[in-house]
Amino acid sequence: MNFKGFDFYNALRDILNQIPEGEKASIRDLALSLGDIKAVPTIRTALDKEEFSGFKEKILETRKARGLFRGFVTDYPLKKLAMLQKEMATRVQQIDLYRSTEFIAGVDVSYEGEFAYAAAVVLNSQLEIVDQAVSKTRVNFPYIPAYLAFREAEPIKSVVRLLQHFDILIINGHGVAHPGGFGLACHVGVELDKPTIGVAKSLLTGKAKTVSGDKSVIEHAGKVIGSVISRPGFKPLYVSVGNKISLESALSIVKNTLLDAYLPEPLRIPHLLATSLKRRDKRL
DNA sequence: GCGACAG
DNA sequence: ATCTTGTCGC
Repeated sequence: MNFKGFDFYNALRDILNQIPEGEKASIRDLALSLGDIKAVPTIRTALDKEEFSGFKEKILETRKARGLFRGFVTDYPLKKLAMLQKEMATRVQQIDLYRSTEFIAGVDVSYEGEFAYAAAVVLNSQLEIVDQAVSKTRVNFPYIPAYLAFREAEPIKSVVRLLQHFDILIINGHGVAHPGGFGLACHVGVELDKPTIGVAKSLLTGKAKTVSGDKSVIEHAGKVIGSVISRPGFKPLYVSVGNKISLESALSIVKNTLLDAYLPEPLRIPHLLATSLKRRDKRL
């Protein structure tokens, strides 16, 4: 399967079209046919969209009903994507492979319907903006926990390639602190072959554990997969390796870009840029 | 077995 | 992420 061009909605439509006339299927079975039960809420939302309104009477919320159609022919695409992540995870390098940390870039993405508005900046060591870019792309994949990269990696790459130069890229989301060890920051980092750091606002995998007075980490299956930044007045931030950097360096770089705001500057600025771009585009 | 679940 | 006014807190 070619995951780069994978269109979730086409896959869902293909499954829905398999339900024979007059028969019904449960959302749970649709999700399982797509390869992951975690897609249930996503499918429920998608079915409310105009383009799927014609399938409404074929769907049942309750999976208890008798005679539900279950004969789906499928290659379980989400399961394949999850396997792909585990394979790709072997290509993540959790060591410092860069010459300089002078130019730190950051990206964020904002959404409006089927469009993704991405913004990126490059900051120098004084946290001054030395470069920036924006992009607007179409998305064909919804948000599903653990599959964020299949929604957001392309918008991110489309804007990052507009930047002139940067040493490290900070991304809004997890790196190796992911069920398959291959979160969005790893995905982008491996595909671009660049040092990347994942910074997330909540946990996906693992739990926070205090290891000393002021230091806490993300631990999973007895291993440290990330670090936690706790500051008074702010919710914690979760840092993990994306690619070509050590956790220690990732943590120190993120800390160096923190001002008196919730997000580090390389993420806060793109967040504002992407949001305002989206709003402006919406008005015009 | 049940629940949780980046943006 | 997004839909959204007033409102709690520094």
